[in-house]
This record gives sequence, C-alpha cells and structure tokens, in this order.
Amino acid sequence: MTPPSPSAPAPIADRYEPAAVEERWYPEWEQRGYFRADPASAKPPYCIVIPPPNVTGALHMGHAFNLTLQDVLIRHKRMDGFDALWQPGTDHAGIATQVVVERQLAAEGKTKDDVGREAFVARVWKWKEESGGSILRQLKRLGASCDWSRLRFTMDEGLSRAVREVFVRLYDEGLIYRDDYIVNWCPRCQTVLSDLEVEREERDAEFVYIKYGPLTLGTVRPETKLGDTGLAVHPNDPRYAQYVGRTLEIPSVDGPISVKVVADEAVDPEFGTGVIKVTPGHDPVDFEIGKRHGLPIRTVIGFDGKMTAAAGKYAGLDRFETRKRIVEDLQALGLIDHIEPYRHAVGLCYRCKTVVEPLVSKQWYVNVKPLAEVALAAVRDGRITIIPPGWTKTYDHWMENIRPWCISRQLWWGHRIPAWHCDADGSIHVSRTDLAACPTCGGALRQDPDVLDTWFSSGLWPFSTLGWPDETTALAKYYPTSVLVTGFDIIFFWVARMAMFGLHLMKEEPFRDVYIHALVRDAEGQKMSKSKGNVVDPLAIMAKYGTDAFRFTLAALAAQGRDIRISDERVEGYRNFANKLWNAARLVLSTLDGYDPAGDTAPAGLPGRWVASRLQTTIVDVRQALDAYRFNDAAAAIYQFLWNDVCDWYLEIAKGALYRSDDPAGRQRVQHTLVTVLETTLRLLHPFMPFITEELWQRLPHQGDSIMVAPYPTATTAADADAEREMALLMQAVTAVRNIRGEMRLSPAQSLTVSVKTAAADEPLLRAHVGLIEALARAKITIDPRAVRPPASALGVVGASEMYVELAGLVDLAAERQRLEKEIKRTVDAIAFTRGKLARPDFTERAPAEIVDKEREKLAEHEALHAKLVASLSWVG
RNA sequence: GGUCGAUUAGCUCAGUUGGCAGAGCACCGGCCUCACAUGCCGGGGGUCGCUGGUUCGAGUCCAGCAUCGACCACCA
Repeated sequence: MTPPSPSAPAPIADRYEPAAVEERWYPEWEQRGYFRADPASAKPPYCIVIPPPNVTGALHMGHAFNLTLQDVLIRHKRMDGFDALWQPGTDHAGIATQVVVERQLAAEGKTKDDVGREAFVARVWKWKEESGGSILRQLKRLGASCDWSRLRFTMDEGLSRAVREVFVRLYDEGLIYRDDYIVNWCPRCQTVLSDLEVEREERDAEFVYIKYGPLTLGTVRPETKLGDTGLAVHPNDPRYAQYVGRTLEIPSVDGPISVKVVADEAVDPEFGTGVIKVTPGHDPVDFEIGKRHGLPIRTVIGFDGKMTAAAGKYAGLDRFETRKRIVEDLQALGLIDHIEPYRHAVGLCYRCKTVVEPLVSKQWYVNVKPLAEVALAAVRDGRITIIPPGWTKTYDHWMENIRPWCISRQLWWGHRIPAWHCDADGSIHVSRTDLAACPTCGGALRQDPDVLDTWFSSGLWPFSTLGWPDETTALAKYYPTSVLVTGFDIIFFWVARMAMFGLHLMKEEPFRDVYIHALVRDAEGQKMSKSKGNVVDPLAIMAKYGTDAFRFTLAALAAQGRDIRISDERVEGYRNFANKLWNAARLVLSTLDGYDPAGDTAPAGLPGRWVASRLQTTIVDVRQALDAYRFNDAAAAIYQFLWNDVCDWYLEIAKGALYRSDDPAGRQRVQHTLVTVLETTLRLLHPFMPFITEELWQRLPHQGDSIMVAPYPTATTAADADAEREMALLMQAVTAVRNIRGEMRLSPAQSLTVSVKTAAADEPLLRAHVGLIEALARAKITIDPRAVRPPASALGVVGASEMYVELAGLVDLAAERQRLEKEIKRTVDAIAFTRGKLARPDFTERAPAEIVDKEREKLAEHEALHAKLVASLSWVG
C-alpha cells in the first residue's frame, strides 16, 4: 500500500522555498523504507560504505562534498534497478575523541588519571551517546540516502568482535608481534604515533659543530649528546679510517665519555664533517646504526619530554631547555667549533603539533609488507581501479616502501588490545575472549593496557559492517563493494589499510573502484581551519540557499583536480537554477488544463522533436558522465539542457500553442511534450537535487509513488539530427534579428519589419515556421525567394538565406556604416588567413581530406559574408 | 632530496583519444515581454606561464625553464 503523499501547500509560490520541502520529504522517504537495501532481492547489488565520520564530530565541507557524491551515485543506481546499499556508520576516532573528553575534564579541574580508566571510558561513552546523534542528523539534512537500519559504530559489539578476530588471526600468523623499537612519541598526548601520524614542518635551527676529541661533527640536537654511545663515519672515508673500531675517551659536559667509532653506510661523507654522533636511544637512524654495531642504548630523555636521571646534572630539565644549556656549557668548555644556521624538517604530532620525540619502547606492530604486496597486485592487475589514475602511483609508492605499522596506542578510548600478560611466568596470551587466568601457569593475568590505532578498526570497515566474521547474506551479496569515495588525504591511512585487510582476510578486494576526490577549500583557496576562522559551515549554506542548490554546487565543482573552492556566489547561482526549474514547472502546471495523459503523445512539431532529441542526447551524456565519475560534466549537461534548451527556447515556443485555443489537438501535443520532457528531466536530476525534484514530480502527471524509486531515464531513441539541424536554422534566424535589434539599440517593444530572401533549400522550412520566428523575434516577416533588399536595412545571414531588417527612421545610419566597415575588415583578415593555409601544399596534401574540405568551406563562407557586407554598405549609405 | 599537480577571459574554473578556445560570476547596452528581475535579450573581453621540438595542424604530445602548491623522505 502506498502511504498518502505528504500534502503540498495548494498555491505554488513564484519562488522555490526549500526549507519546507526538505523537511517534508526526508522523513517520508525514510519511513517508506526507500533507503533500505534488501539482500534477498534479485536485483544486482550496488554498495558503497560511507567513510565513517567521527561519532562526536560535526558535518564540515569535506563531509558534505564526499557524501553528496556518494548520494548521487547511490540514488542513480537505486533508480537504475540496483539493490543499492549505502552502508552508514561512525568512527570512535580514538585520540580525537579522548582529547575532547580530557578537555571537558580539565574544565572541571580534573585529569583522566583522577577519575581512573574505567570511569573515564564510561564518560566517553556517555559523551558519545549524548553527541553521537548530531552528525547523523546532519547527514540526513544533506539528504543522504543511507540505509539507517544498518547503522554501525566502530566500537559496537559486532565490530569489536571483528577487531579481535583479526588481531588473533594475524597474531597466529605471526603478522602481529611486539617489538622494542624506536617509535614516534608525543610527550603531550603521552602515546606512540604511527609514522603517518607524524607531520613534517620546516623549521630554523642551529647546526652545532661539536669537538669530539680528535674529531668534529655537526648536530641539530646537542642535548642528545648525553645519550651518545658511538660515532659513525662512512666505511670508505679515508679521512677517518684510522679511527674506525677505536673507542675514544672524550671530554664532555659531565666529565669524559667513551664512544666507539663505527663505519656505516648510512653516513653521508659529503654532509657536515662526515662524522655523526650515534644516539641509538633518540634517533631512528642512530637506532639502526646502533643495532648493526652493537652499540648500547642510553635513554636520556623520558616519556614526559624531560631529561632522565641518566642525564646527570640535567636530569628533570625540559629537552629544549637542555639544548640551550648544553650549548652554553660546551661553549664554556671550548668544545664548540662553530655554529651554523640550519633549516630542517621536524616531526610534529598530527593532533597537537608537539615536537615528536623518538624513543625506544615496546609496542605492537603489524608486519604489513606481505599484505602490501597483495594490495599492490590488486591494483596492478585491475581488480581495484583508482580514479583518477594519477593516484595509483602515490598508492604504489607508499605500498612499495611500507614499514611495520605500529598499532598500539597509550590511550584509554578504543579497542583494547586482546592480549593478556602473566606476571608470574611472563607469558603473553592473545585471545578472542577475555581471559581470567594464565593458561600456562594459572596465575593472575592483566590485559594489555594499550588500545589499537583507530585505523585498525576502520580498515576492516567494508566487511566488518556487513557482518564479518559471520557469513551473513549481506556480506555475501555486497562484498566486494562497488566503489569507495574518499579524499586523497586518507589514501594511506584508510584506503591502503582496507585494501590490505580486505584482500588478506576476505581473499577479495574490498572495492572495485576507488574514486579519489578533491579537498574543499574556501573562496581564497585556503584550507579551512578553525584557527584561521575561514570555516564555511555547510549547514549555514543549506539554510541560506537550500540543500539542493548546495549539493548541485558540490557536484558541479567536482572536477577531478586537487582541490576545489566553494563560494557563496557559486551556490547562489545554483540556487537560481533551482528556482528556474521551479518556475518552469510552474508554467507547465499552470497550462495543464485539459491535459489528457492518454492523448496524442507524438512530440508536437519541429520544436517538439527538437527538444525531445536534445533530451535524448542529455540522457546519454549524463549517464556516460556518471559512469566515469565525471559529476561536473553530468551536472553541466543537465543545467545547460534545462536552462538553455528547455527554458530559453522550448518554453517560449510552447507558449504560442499553450495560450492559444484555436488548435486543441496541437495544444494537447505540446502539453504532452512538456510533461514528458520535464518529468524525465526531473528524474535525471533527482540524484543531484533530490528534494525539489520530488516535490515537482509529485505535482506533475507521473507514474509511481516517488521519484526516488522511479526508473532513471534511458535514451529510447537516437538523436534526431534533422530536427536539430532545422531548429538550429530557425534559432539562427531569431538570433539574427535579436542581434540586429541589440546592435541598433532598438527597443524590444519595437516591432520590426523583415524580409527574407530564402535559398531554395531552406524556403519550405522557413515558410513553415515563419510564425515561430515572428513571435520570438518580434518582427513582421515576409518570405520571398526573390526579395529585394530595401534601402537602409541591416543584413542578417541565416544559413544560405539572407534577412533584411528595415531600419529606415529607426537608427543612426552613420553608426551602422562604421560597424559594417569593422566587420568587413574582420572578414578580409579571415579570408587571407584561410587562403594562406590552403595555399600550402604540405597542408593540402597531408591533412585528412575532410579537414581540407572544411577549410575550403570556411573560406567560401568568409568570402560570401564579405561580399554581403560590402553590399550592405551601399544600402546603408 | 624524491614524486605528483597547477599555470586558459577581470575572478573561479571546464576543456577525455591533437582538428574553428568554453561555462558561471563580474562587466557593458537594452528590457518590470502575462513561469521566473533568484529573470529576459544582446554584447565586449583570451599570443591558453615562457622557450624550443614533433606534426599538414598543438591549450592538448615531447624536452627544458619559471612561478605556485601538495604529498612523500632517517643528510645528522
């Protein structure tokens, strides 16, 4: 049973007012179940998983852009007969969410340690419950047709089970392991970060040359001198060969230290003095060198960013303060050779921008190398297609150079690592279920305190949301998903991880296509950020211009570049487009009296055949563009057709028949053409502008309950080339008169007298549609193959025919003479250019025949026009 | 240091196998023509960053240069 359509306000306003329409339709669609996929249906599947937004976040421009594109695809495929599933969900966003709640606590004068782990996590859950609905409401506001009955959260029960399953499996396969390694540590967030979570920033620093006994070397981190356990030189460096293998006793700030000199390929002999100090505890390169040469690790900087007890008299001092002090102290001891200014990249925490400290600690890792090889192959052999293809190289490069992924985080909010430590016998047990006692010794266990990197769970998203590890019907039907739509900023974080996990665990790629879109910037091209205060709120834009206008703007801007700029002016333009559509529909609806849906359906006359043909072409163009993810082309095709072809030409032409009552049958056919064209265009446009199209579709004669579930238009006939050519000639005639009117500054109210000297081929056509030309050009037209040009007339060229617009008593003939002289000069130039081209044998002999013919035609046209213009001069004079 | 991208009208940008340079906005002129002034009609405006090359023909392909930008990177 079809629920009743929401009642529409009776009078149709002359401006489109989006708010009421949007409020009315979204709940209606949802309630009717249109958003729901049906794994049991026989329809072919089409599935997109949403990039899960932060559960406690708010909708920003990036979301709006990303979601609009997905909704366009999903609505298109749903209308096109697919069982379309847009899988929604949210992400727990580990560190981001934890930081927010920590801030809330701070406002109460408390820290997370004051409340304790359990209470803290409970509090985050509470915050999630309170604020988690906000982002979802905002998605709905945008019109997103997600299947809300399948809403998931990265920390819900099912997904948590998937996370454990994956962890245990990879552990059992030896792909997850613990290791003492040098990591990126954020002293403020008090957690380890993956390589991806470290941002690089160029900064000015001092390059300090320090004397190390007989050697001198440069460093930007003098404070780590306290942790030095070696020096390194290049193995082939003759300058230092004598020192390799020796242990040097050298004076330092806190008494003499002994360092071993080693030879290592990692040293660049060209840089600095060709000697480096080796601090295995505080530098990744040094850590590797130390490992290779058995140098001890000396940790002098702690997890709090302050010097440790091992730093002697500097213990407890901040690391940057220590840097200054050490330089001063070395200076005093005469151990500084000299200092140079230096610019280099420092690593910053992506969250809080604190300088990351490389520190050695024990963490959990995934050996992603073997997974990456499979993920690389999937793209190479075409199982996954990246669009635009330029991003493939970025993906490849990262995959090829991938390093172990550090997945443990010293946070409380997230998936706790399913590993239990037995303090009694030191054993570690990884398990799908919680363990109470040590399986080896029966002793007490404590669960690993760390949680997993947020991206570990989002990496499972394409299959965990469909029910994995259970073998659900949804998983069987919708995996692999059809396309993943996302920005290039998370290719590594997310796309790469999903590819690796999906291929490894499901043995099949998680998505066939990856559509990488641009990032949204403000009108000046600046990245939007809260600190810059240039954040444009999508909700404000929607409130001001309407959701449809906003969505259409995003689609129209979605060219496959690096970034797009959004501005009010642009949205306003498409708001006007929505209004144009509204008014076009208003015109049609107001002239539907006597409309008989069963009446004559043949397009009415030449204009009818023409607009029908243009519609067919538009359908083909839009479909092709959507299939290729060329959203901007699709949007432009509809915009152009609706505004220029339908509104500017066809509606104006149709008015003639609609406002006349002497030809009921003709009127009937025009009504039919109008209804068909408009109704079809609405369906074509629906994925982009869901609300206004539904509202108007419901008011027009239609079949079905909702445009959302109506079929997407299909081209039924080929374009009508004859109609297009013939209409082009009529339009040219109208434009020619209007053009003369404009150039002569004649009022539109001024009716003109025009005679047309028709060429034989065009006479029947022009004669048959003289009324149409007269109406659109506001002129009295006489057709006569033997017409003689009247004195003081302007010439219009229409195909092979000529048009004489009488100007006597209407215009300044001297000005017209001037204009003609200018025109003549232009044709003379064009003729010279084309003749020159045709005179070159290399062109005429080697270019394809049709190109040469085209040039010849062009020349003939120029010559004919020239002759006519010259003739015109005498008429004007 | 490496990789990739951008450079087209005043502005923001399209331009998919090389074949007559486009759109929106802005601008100029004329219109309250009974769907729409969030509108209608007409118009002006571009050595397609620079220099070479390939080609009958280059905005498009190749090489180099310049400027801007993004990403990756363990020269301390």
